[in-house]
Amino acid sequence: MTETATTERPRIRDAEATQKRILAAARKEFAKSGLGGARVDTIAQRAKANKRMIYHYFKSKEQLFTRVLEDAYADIRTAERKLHLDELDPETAITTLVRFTWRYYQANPEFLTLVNSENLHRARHLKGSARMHELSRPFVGMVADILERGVAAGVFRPGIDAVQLNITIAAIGYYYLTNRFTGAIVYERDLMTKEALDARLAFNIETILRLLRA
Amino acid sequence: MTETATTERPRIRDAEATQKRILAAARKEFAKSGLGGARVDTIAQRAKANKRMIYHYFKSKEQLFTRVLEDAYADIRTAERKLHLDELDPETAITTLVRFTWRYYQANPEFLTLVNSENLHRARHLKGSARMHELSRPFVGMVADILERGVAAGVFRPGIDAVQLNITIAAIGYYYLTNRFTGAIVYERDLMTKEALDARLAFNIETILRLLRA
DNA sequence: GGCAATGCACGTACCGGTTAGTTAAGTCTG
DNA sequence: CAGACTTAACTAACCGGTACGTGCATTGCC
Repeated sequence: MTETATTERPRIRDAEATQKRILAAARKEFAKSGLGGARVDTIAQRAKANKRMIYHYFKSKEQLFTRVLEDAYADIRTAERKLHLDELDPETAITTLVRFTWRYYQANPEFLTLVNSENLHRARHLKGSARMHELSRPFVGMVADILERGVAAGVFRPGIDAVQLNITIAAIGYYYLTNRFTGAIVYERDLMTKEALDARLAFNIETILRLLRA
Repeated sequence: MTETATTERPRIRDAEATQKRILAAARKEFAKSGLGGARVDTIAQRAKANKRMIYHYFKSKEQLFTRVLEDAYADIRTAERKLHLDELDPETAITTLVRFTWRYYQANPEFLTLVNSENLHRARHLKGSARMHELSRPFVGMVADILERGVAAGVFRPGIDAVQLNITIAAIGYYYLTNRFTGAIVYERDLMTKEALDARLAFNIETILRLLRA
């Protein structure tokens, strides 16, 4: 990203700033209504931009959606890198990852609905995105490393697939949060109180550690 | 349901049959495109019914969606009841439930996308549905029973919340399947081969048993 | 001055929902 | 039990609103 000098006078015409506003508004709108339900006019309004700008910079609603998705994945992967899991002992690293994933999903609920939307469309917007592979590979490799280190240290049992583990860590947080509305009905319980959220995190950490421990 | 006598000549005008065709077509269309992306005209066409019939029987697109959702939950709960988990020993019962859930989601992928769609809309269609509570309560109670029996028999550790367990069993299957498209990109692996699916089921059973065992 | 950034206003297609009317199937009556 | 009557199932055509996308004019910035 370019630096945001504090002394910079606000330009009336600022391509970059406009694009950012459009992307932020689009993320909100797509997250709220899905691809089919999202309205380009609403995005333009919320971005304080003219609809013409959206088509100028992003060509189509679908290409805008693609860009929003890629950015969303880039954001979470960037945040994960900042955890420096490779510097932690295996058990702490995994616990940190479970806790981080949980908190990230809570702080960024749009990520969850965006991913859901993209999967409804069979990931056709991200299919073939080189950027996605660049983002994912280091992350998956990192978790595989933690596992290996854990096995070598004798704290984790051998033979666990890093991909299965990754999916499971995501699943137990993701499902609870995206399906919290139907969940509240099925289980007749408020799943979003502080106590409920804390209990779920503890449960998830327990689930993963029991899965891994030798 | 009324009996379907084999000798019955197909009536030209058959309210019940038409409603069923509409519901089946609607489930498909809503599952494929979400509430916002679904087209009432498409549903009418696929149901071989006039669009007017949809409004006659279901009042609105949203009420049709509500009905489709309720029916989907009724279907899975009915299938679960047929497992007679109360007649199995605790460990077998849980394993059976994990396996059933996994297979049901695979055989009925529309259920997953419908639930996702409803959660995108914060469950406003199912909120206050008495039918949903009637369906859910026995199911949740059943799993709680299995847990209790397992603790009494000394095979499960005490203190596990039945709701957390239920959510986790659903999560580890559900997430893998709904997010299989972005998953294939992130993990650069086909998640839907027979081998991959078998491996996931085994992993999920292991995850749950390790979570429960004393 | 030249070009990128922006705004206006419109086209065209579509979409949820409705109006007005038709026809099949039961049902009442003599 | 035949034929008039009633009701419910069904259809075609349409409407008002809205959605994505664009042509073209304008304006700020280097």
